[in-house]
Amino acid sequence: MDNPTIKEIALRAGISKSTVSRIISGKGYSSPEARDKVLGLIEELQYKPNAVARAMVSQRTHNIGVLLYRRDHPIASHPFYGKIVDAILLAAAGLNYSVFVTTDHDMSYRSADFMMEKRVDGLILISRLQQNVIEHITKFGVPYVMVNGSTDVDGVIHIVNQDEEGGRLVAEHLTRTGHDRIFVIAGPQTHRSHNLRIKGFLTCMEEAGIADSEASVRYAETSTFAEGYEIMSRQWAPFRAGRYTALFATNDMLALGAMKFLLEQSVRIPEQVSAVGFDDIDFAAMFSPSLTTVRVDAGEMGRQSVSLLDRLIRQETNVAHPSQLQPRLIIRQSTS
Amino acid sequence: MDNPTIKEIALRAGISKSTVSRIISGKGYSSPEARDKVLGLIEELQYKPNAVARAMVSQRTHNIGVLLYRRDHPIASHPFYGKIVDAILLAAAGLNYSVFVTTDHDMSYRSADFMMEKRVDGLILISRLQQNVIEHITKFGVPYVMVNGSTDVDGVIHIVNQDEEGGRLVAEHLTRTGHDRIFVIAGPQTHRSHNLRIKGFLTCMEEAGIADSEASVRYAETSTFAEGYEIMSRQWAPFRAGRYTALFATNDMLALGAMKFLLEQSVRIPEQVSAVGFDDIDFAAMFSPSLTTVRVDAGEMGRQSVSLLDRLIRQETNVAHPSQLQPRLIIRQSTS
DNA sequence: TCCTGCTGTGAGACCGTTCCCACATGAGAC
DNA sequence: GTCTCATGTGGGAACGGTCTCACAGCAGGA
Repeated sequence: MDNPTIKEIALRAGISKSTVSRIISGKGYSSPEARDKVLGLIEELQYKPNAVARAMVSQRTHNIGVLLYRRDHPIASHPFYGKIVDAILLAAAGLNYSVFVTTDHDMSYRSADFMMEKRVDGLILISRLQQNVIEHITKFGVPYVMVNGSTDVDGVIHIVNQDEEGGRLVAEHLTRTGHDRIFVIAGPQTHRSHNLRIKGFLTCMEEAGIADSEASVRYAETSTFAEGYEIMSRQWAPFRAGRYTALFATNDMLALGAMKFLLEQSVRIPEQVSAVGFDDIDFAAMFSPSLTTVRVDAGEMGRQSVSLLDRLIRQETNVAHPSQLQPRLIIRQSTS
Repeated sequence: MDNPTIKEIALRAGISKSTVSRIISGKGYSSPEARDKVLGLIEELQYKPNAVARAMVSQRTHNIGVLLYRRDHPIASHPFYGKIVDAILLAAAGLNYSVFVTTDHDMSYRSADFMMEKRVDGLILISRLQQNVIEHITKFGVPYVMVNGSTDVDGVIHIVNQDEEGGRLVAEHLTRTGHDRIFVIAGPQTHRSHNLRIKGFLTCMEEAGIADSEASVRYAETSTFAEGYEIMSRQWAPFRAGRYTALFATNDMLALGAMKFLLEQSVRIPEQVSAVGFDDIDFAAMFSPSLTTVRVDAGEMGRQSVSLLDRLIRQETNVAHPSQLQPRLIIRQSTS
C-alpha cells in the first residue's frame, strides 16, 4: 500500500540505490540491462519520486508562493486579480513549479511566515502590501517579484502597467469624441495604479485646455461595484441636470456600478452619457451596454512575473527590470 | 545568511538538538533555563522550522491540492469556481493547511501526478473530471473529496448542490408569475448540475400541466456567456414574434449572454421577457437589469470540502457524507 | 608491462527534523 | 540502603532522496 521508494526498486532489481538514482536522474553511467530493469519496475510499481525528500537534499522545492493581500473581499475570484493568478498558474506549470496560493485579509506576517516555513523557492506578491511585510520577507532572502503593487522599494522587480499613459488614452478618447464635462470616480489614491490613472487623465485634460475638471473628481474609499453605484447615486442631481456628458472611473468595477445606477434612472448610455472604465475585466465586455475601457494585460503580468521569478530563483545574473506594460484603449458600446 | 536550523540553536544554547526539538514541539520534559535560552535564540535568529524536513519524517506535509479541470477557459478567475477556491483558501488557512492550486486543460494525469510527487495530504477535485483520472488518484491512496463534479463513483465524498430542487424553484417562480411559454437554454448535459437543473425544471413544468416546454429547450455545447449570446441570436425570430415570455438558462453566464443579445435588440426585461439564471455569481447582481437566479452556496461548498478532507486526512472514522446544499431563489429585477 | 581513461557500480554522508531509547540525578517509599 | 518514579538530557536512527568518492574491469597507447 505504501508508496514505493528508490530503495524498494533497488532491492527488487538487485542493485544499489545509487544506480537507481543515476538512472532516474539520467546523469552518470548505467548499463542498458540495469536501465531496463529499473524502468520496468518504475512502471510496474508506479513509482513517483518523493518531492519532499528531493527538496530536502537539493534545497529547492520547486514551489512558488503567491501572496495576495486584499483588505476588502475575497480575491482569487476577483475579476482582475483572478486573471493574473490564472496566468501565473499556467506559466508556472510550464516551468514545473507548483503554486501555493494564499490570500490574506489581515495584511499580517502570518501568510508570509507560512511560506517561509514551506521553503518556497520564490514569492509573487500581488497588489498592495504593507511596507513592513516586504521588509520581513526580504530578511529571509527569498527571491520575489511584485505585481501591480504600490511600494517603491528600490531594486524590487515590479511588474506594472503604464497607468498614467492609460489615463491619457481615456482623456484623449473622450475629448476627441467631444466631451468636456466629465465626471470622474477615482479609486483609492494610496494605490499606485488608481493614482497614476487619474494623474495621466487630468494632465491630458489640462493640456487640452479643459481645466475645471479637477472639481468633478470624486474619490472613492474602495474600488468596488457597490462604491461606484453609491457615489453615482449621491451625484445624481447634477447628472440629471445635464451637468455631465461622460463618466470615467479608474477601474471597471467602479464604472459598472455607476453605470448600473444611471441605467436604473433610465439614462441612455452612450446617447446621454458616455462611460469609460479601466482594466478590461471580463464583465466589461459582457455588460449591456458593453464598457469602453483600457485593457491591462493581466495575462502578460502573470507570465512575466513567473518568468522573472524563475530567473531570480535560478540566480541568473542579468535579470533586467521589466518594462511597463502597454495599455490599450478598447472602444465598445458605452461611448460615442 | 542561511536559515538557522535546530542544530544551530542547539549549538549556541550549548544543549543537544533533542532538547531543542522537545522545547519547540512542547512535548516531553525541559528545564525552564533551557526553555528561556532556546526561546530567546529562536527570536533572535528568526528561526522558522523547516516544513520540508518536518514533512519528511512525519509523512504529513500539511499541504492540500486543489485540482480544477476545465476544458474551455481559465479557472481561478471563473466567477463561480473562483468563489469556491476562495472559500477553500480561507478555510484551509484556518486549519493550517497550505494550498496548491492547479488548473488543467488537458484533463490528463499530469497535474494529478504533480500532486502525488509533492505528497499532498489530500486533494480537492472540482468540476468535471475524467473517470480514469479519479481511478488514477485512488490508486495512490490519497484522500480526496469532490466538489460539484459529475462522477458517481461509489463511496466518494461529493459535495453538491440540490440542483434538481433548484430547477423546481425556477419553474415554480415562473409559472406563479404567469409564464408558460418559456425558452430554456441548457448547459452541457454531461455535467451533473446542468442535467439535474433541467430535469427538475421540466418535471415541475409537467406537473403544472405545461407539457410542450420540452420543445423549447436548446442544448449548449459549453456554458459560457458567448454561447448564451450565440444561441439567443439564432433564436431571435420566434422571440421577436412574441413566442416566449420568459427565459431560463441553467447557469448565469448563459443567461446573461442571452440577455445581452435581447437588450441589444431593445427587448425590455422584464416587461417583455423575464429571465432567470442559476448559480448567483457576483455579476448576476451587478448586471442591469440584475438577474433573478438560484443561489448556490459556493462558500459553503468550499468550507465543507476542506473540513471533510481534513477529517479524512486525520483518519477520523465516522466521516459522514455531507447532505446536499439547499439552493435559494433570489428574485431580482429580471423577472416580474 | 604499465599507465591512462572510460564505463559501470556501490558505500555512505548528508539535508533538518522527530522520536525512541538509554542514562543520570534526586526525591520519596519501603 | 536499595528500589521506585518523576524529571531532565543527549545519542543516534530514520524519513527518501542526491551526490561524492572509491574502486573494479577493460580497452588502447607508450
